[in-house]
Amino acid sequence: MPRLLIVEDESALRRALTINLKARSYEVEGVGTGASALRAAAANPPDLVIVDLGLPDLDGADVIAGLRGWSQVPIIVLSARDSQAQKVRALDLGADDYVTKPFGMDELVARVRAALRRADVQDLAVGPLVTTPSFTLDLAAKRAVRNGAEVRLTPTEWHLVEALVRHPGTLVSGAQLLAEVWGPGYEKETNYLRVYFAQLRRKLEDSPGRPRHFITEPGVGYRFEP
Amino acid sequence: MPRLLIVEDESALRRALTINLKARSYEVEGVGTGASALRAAAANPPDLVIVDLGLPDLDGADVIAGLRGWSQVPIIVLSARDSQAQKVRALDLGADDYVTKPFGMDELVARVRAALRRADVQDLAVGPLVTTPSFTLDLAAKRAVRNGAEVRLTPTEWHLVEALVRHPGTLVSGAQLLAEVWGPGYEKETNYLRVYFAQLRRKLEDSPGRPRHFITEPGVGYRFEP
DNA sequence: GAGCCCCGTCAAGGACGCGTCAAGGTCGGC
DNA sequence: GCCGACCTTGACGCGTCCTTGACGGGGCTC
Repeated sequence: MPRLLIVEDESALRRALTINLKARSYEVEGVGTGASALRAAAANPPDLVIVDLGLPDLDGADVIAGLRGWSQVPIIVLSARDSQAQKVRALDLGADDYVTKPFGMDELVARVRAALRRADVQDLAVGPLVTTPSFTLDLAAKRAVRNGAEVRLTPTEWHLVEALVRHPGTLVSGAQLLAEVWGPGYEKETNYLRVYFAQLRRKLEDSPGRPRHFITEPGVGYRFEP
Repeated sequence: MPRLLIVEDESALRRALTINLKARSYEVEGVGTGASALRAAAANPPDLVIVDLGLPDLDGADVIAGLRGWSQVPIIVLSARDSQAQKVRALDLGADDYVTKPFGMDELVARVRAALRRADVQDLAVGPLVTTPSFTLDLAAKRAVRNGAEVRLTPTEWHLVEALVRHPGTLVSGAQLLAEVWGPGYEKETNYLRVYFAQLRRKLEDSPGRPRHFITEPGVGYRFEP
C-alpha cells in the first residue's frame, strides 16, 4: 500500500484529495504548509508527493528543491492554469508530472498510478490490469488484449466492462448495470445487456457460446469470473 | 552526450543540479571540494565545468586558475549575489559565464547550452526527447524533425502534443486535452481536436490518412504511440 | 407436454462522432 | 497600413456505434 504525502494549503481540497485517495486504499498524509511537508517527508518518507505550487509559507518550488536535495521520490505538482512559468520551473526542479487545476479525481489518480509505476513502486491499489486466462484488460489505458492481439472495445462496451469488473466474483444485478451505464430510467431495457454481453463475449471469450468469464445468472444478473 | 563537472560543496544543491542535468541526459560528475575537482578534471576531462565560488578548501578562483593552466574547457561560475568582486575576479581568470544565486534551473541549463555551443561541443542532449520511427520531438527546445528536415509546429500544436505525449501509450480523454490546452470551459469544443490532430498528422505522420502515432480512440479520446 | 418467460442472436435504421476542407477573423511584424 | 501566420468556425461526407425489433431456443411451471 503506497504512502502518499499531500501538500495543499486549501483545507477543503486537501480533505477531498485525502478522502478520495484513501478510498482507493492508498495511505495518505496531508499537510498544509511547505515547512511541515519537508518535516513530514523526512520523518516518514512517502512513496509519492503531491504538491500545490501556491503555498502560504514556502513556494511550492522550494518544497520540490528541498525534497530533491536528498530524495528521488516522485513528485506531482498541482498548478493553476495560468502559471505556465511556475510550472516549467517546477519541472526543471525535478517534479515528475503536473496536473492543472481544476482537475478530475480520476485524472489525478491516473497520474499517481503512472508515477508510481515509473518509480517501480508496487501499486496494489485497484490495479488497472485485469487478467484472465483468455484476455487482459487495462482499464486505465482502455486497452484489451486477447491472444497477443489488441481488441477494440466501443465506449459503451468499456463502460459495461468497468461496471462489472469492479466487483470481481460477485453478482451484479441487471438493473444496477443498466443504471450505471445508461443512467437511471433504463433499468427495464434488459435488451441492451443481452446485446452488449453478446458482443463482449464475441470479442473476448474463447468460446462465446460457453462464456467462462462473463457469466449470466438467470433471472438475477451477471457476474465476472477472473 | 557532453560531460559536465559540478563543483559545489553544499550537498543538497549539488544533488539537485546533478539530478536535473542528468534528466536532460547530460553525463554529470559532482564533487564537493576544489582539490577533488582538479583531480577529477585531470582524470577524466569534462566538456564543461560548473564551479561554486564559495568552497571550503580552495577558493573557487583557485579552481579556475588551476583548470586554465592546461585546459580551455568552458567554465560557468555560481556566485552569491553580494560577491561582486569575487565574480569579476573569476571572469578575469577565464570563467566564461556566471549565474547568480539563487537561480532557476532553466536559466542554468540555458547557459550550459550556450557555453557548449560556443565551445563547439556537440550538444545532442537537449532535453527530453521523444522519438518515433517517423519523427523526433524535442519538447524543451520546441523542435520537431521528420526525415532529417525541421518541421514547424504552431504554439497550440506544441501545447497539444505536449499534453498528449506526457502519457505515452495511455489514453487521454478529449475533454482532458481540451481543458489543458484551451482551458476549462472548452471541454465541448471537440472541433478543435479534430482540426489540430489533422494538422499534426499531416505534419508528422508518414501517412496522415493512417496515423501510427497519434491514434484516435473513437468516442473516448486520443493516444500517443511511440 | 404445452405455454410462458428469459436469454442469446441477428439485422437494419438512424444518430453520432470523426476527418477533411475552406472561409472568415485576429493578432503581430514589416 | 498591409501582409502573413495562426486560430476559430462552419459545412459536408463517411464510417462506426447505438438502438430497436424480430426470431429461436432452453428451462421452468402448470
